[in-house]
Amino acid sequence: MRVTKKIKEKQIEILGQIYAGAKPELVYSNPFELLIAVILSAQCTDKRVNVTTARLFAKAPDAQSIIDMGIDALEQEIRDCGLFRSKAKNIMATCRTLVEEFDGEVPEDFDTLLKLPGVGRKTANVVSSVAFNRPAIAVDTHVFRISNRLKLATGETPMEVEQGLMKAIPKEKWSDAHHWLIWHGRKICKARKPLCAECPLAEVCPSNEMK
DNA sequence: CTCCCGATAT
DNA sequence: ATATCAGGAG
Repeated sequence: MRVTKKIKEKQIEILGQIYAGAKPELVYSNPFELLIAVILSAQCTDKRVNVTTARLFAKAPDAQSIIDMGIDALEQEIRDCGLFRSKAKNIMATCRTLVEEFDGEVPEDFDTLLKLPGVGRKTANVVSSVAFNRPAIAVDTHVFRISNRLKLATGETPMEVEQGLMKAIPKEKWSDAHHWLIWHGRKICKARKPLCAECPLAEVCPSNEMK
């Protein structure tokens, strides 16, 4: 199947219909909590992150109190999320930066977010989009996989896919579409065993194994 | 490119 | 047993 612009529009239309109202599964109550939750979510399920952050924020609700608890305690607190040593190190360094340079607040500027330790392009885009309501498309493992399978946007790197998606999707839908793709990746177009037989996008998917 | 890493699904 | 989970740093 050749995926024309027309077909991409149809893919986006269907995604918007089935995943209308999709929002993050991560639980957070302010930009700081979202930032920490997203850092923790690398190679970890959101469900597990939510259990961890609920416990963590009850003890340390802001940057200064995380600094105060110390690196060893932080490591133990987030252990269940995996990659815990590097995550603890990055969270600690990020909290110091927030306190020292931004009065304990999370900066809104994308490039400033990117400079925070442990914050890469994907995390910066999520915070920018979700916490500060700016149009952005964070390309995580799901968005990357689904975009390539649909050929909605193709590329070897998340950056390439991100740029392809920005061309294929109107700007006002960027943030929503980002969530549509994630939900589709979780519910239907799974990494290991995609459920093509029950996929509403089967007709417009070049990777569909059925028919 | 490799390494970090526990929990979970298959 | 193994692949995968809202990645990022060196």
